[in-house]
Amino acid sequence: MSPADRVPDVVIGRIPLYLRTLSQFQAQGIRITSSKELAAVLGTSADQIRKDLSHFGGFGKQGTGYHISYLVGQLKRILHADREWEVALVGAGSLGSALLNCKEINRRGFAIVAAFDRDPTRIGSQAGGVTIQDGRHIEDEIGLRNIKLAILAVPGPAAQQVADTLVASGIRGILNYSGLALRVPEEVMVQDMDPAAHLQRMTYYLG
Amino acid sequence: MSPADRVPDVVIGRIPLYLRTLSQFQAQGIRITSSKELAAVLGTSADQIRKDLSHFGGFGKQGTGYHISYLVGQLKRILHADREWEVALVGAGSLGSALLNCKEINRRGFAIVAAFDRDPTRIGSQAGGVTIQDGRHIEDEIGLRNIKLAILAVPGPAAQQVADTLVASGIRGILNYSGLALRVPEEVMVQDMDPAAHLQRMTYYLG
DNA sequence: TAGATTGTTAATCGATTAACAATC
DNA sequence: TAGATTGTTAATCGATTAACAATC
Repeated sequence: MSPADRVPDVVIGRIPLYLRTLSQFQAQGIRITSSKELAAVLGTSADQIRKDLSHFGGFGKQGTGYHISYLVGQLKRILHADREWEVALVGAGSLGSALLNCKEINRRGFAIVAAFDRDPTRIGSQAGGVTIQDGRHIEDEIGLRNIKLAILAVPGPAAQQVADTLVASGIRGILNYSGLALRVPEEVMVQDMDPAAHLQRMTYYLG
Repeated sequence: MSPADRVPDVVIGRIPLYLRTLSQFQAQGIRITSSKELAAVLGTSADQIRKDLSHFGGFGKQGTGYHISYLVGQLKRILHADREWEVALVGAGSLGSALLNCKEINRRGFAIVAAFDRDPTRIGSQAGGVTIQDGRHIEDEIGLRNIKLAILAVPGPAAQQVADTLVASGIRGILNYSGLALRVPEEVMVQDMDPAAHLQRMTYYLG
């Protein structure tokens, strides 16, 4: 398929997982792989992997498979992961701080460059190389720096209000750790990181 | 549709989100809602909500809508969220500790009743009402208590080895915060909570 | 060359959307 | 009753799976 047609979102959701596993292969010193091998590790099918990749072009060689370093480069390009993305964090409690100090997020191309909280005892303190700012400065700071991604790590009730502020600031994607459903305009993306919801998805299958 | 046929997993994934929003309605004092109203808040369609619910039976009244307290009760029953699930946590670093102290997880029916780490400075300390145990006791403790769910919050390289231990202990579902792809047997479920992967899913759509 | 594996086309399967009769 | 909304059936749409020619 040609690279120009619209790629289903479900496919977009799988590309980061392919990239993640390919990077693990790379770290293990593996240089070449096949859709079959990748599928075995990921628990999907080789057919699906080849079909997914074909939305963007041909990256392999018949009879051989894929050069991992090349494919990793291409997938990064596709996901726009070939540059560093600035991210704002709202909520510098224990969860927010853990994310601030998470090296893995950084290694994968994201830099948390601004952090906010409304608790005066936290404002002004340092964590993960940034200074926690007063939540009142969210709109100024995000607007000024033109930040497009935010991590929402405030607990419960305040989440919607903060989300509104983030949207007003120009944020286009929210990683939502609040455990609440957020109402946002259609053009703003939300990825829910809700432990209870994900656990419930599994308890359905357990007696 | 009759309650007995196989329900698609994509539907199961949405039920916790319906439940979550209905609970929010409840907290706001709203007692009755409709598929239309719910869809507006969730950003989906009324058709889809009704179709999803119909897999399990009929919970509403024509012309009226749904009694929220009744529907909440039914969805909890369907997800087996009408009882408390014991959860094991492996990795009591900053992220693991944040989860241990997360009240929201508890309110939604999950109790982290055992926590493990391999760092001697953490072993024996208290957090969120449990004592951090030596990781060597994972298999004994989980087997003994018959725990079926685990949260994996160890960083990078150790994750696969811990996952193997969890599987051997009888764990059936893993909430995976490690940021690595896990290889598990088919009968074990994994939910990936990988911030970088979820952010990349959004950066695809941003220039 | 022979074997392996890709990228793509065709066939199947499944999910979403639309429509509507039933009924509160 | 009239208006509203459900649960379900039918129609459409889209994704997955299967198959295979191309070719390394």
